[in-house]
Amino acid sequence: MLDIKFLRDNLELAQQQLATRGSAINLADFQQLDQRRRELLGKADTLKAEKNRVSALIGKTKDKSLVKDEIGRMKEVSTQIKDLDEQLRTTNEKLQNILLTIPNLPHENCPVGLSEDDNVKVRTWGSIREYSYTPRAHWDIGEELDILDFERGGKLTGARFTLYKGAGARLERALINFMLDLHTEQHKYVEMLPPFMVNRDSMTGTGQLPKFEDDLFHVEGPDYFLIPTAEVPVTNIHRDEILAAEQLPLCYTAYTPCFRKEAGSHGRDTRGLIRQHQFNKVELVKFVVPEESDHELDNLLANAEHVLQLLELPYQVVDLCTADIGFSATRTFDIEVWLPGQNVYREISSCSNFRDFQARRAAIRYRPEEGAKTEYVHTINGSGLAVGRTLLAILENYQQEDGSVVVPKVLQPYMGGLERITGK
RNA sequence: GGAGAGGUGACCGAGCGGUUGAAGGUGCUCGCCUGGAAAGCGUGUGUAGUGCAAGCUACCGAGGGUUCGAAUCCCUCCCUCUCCGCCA
Repeated sequence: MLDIKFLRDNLELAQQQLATRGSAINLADFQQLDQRRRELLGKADTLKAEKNRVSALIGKTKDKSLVKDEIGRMKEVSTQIKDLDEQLRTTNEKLQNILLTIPNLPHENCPVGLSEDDNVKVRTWGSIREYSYTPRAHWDIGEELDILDFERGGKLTGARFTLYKGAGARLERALINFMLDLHTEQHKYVEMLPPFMVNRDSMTGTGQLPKFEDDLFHVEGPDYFLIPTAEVPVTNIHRDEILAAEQLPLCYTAYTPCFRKEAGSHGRDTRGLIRQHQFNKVELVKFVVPEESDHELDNLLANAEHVLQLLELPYQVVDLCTADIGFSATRTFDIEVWLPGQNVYREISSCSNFRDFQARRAAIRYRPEEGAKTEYVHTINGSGLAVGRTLLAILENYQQEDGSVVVPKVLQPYMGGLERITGK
């Protein structure tokens, strides 16, 4: 959420900046509702002050017959207040609705662009292997080795669900443990294991609601949603809290499954593990002071890249342009891993600085110093990494001509010493 | 699922329907004391909205209601804890 005062005073500027994302804000409605809200608030507050003053007077008067008129008048005033409060409530609701659907302003260093074609490649890492044959796609490798079963995943649930088997299941688990160990032991993140369902307030706090409800799985019964990323529960850990400056930065990592409807991507990436309704992810989340957020995003990005470096998977880093960053983000770097089976780089991590956008929605504040006013923290997060995509990248990059897959060195201890997956 | 208890400020914990934004304590701030510290003494210490400002308003789990006036009374919901049952 943007600062309402900033918006009030800088509507033109905000509009220009939002335009670079390709989204417009409703200037007229916002201004009108904002003004109406303040008018109503002024009236209501004046009446409430009057009511409080006279009521105190009535309280002090022993002989109530002396204040009969006042009591009658206050009855009247109370009714007016109730009416104003009701108008205020609906006005506020409308205003909030507008505010909650305006995306974040892009970071001043975020490259301006019209589409994903304008994203800027920042660097590449690792060297791409040469193959003496045409590299196979992971779905073929997985099925041949009998470690991925797409057919039965579909039978059990439906499209975009996969059954992992034997060394495949173990590899997924090994990756989760490897990533968590790396981030906790070397990068000093604190591990969290949050609920996989959250309520509406949490989804609103990080920006999924109210705008993107169609992308979420909602459970029957209580008003809960399956999380689309650990970002949601982990960021909301500190919702409605005031943190001490000394606590910051807070760095958390969490493994969770993620559930996404993938509405609007019918027919895309229908084969394999790329786009699933349920996938595993290890997430990195930071709460930092505003001055540090740019720098901390770089660190978080480096932490995510470190995973790929240790796994020796080639990748590139891309600076997303204004048209391609997400609703809540000011700046986003994607890490794209090389997939020889498809001859492309594919996103495996997305690292973003949200500045105070989520913090304002979720009321996550801190006190810069003793006695100072509270300020919103900046939140940062990124995948470290998407586990399913990491697994498929390993299958494709470590495939051998005989159909087997070599297990990356760093994962072998997590695989009971297994050096190569050879199938049956 | 059944029975009971409770949700108040950073924390603990009072609170008769009216001068309670909220006693008291802990913690923390600053000052005194001290060679220095501890102890002790004094002082200050909520969040947010709105207004040029003085100020005003709101908030004692959430939402309704009664009343001139509600942290205090009534209703609904949520959450926590204890016991019983069931269960991974």
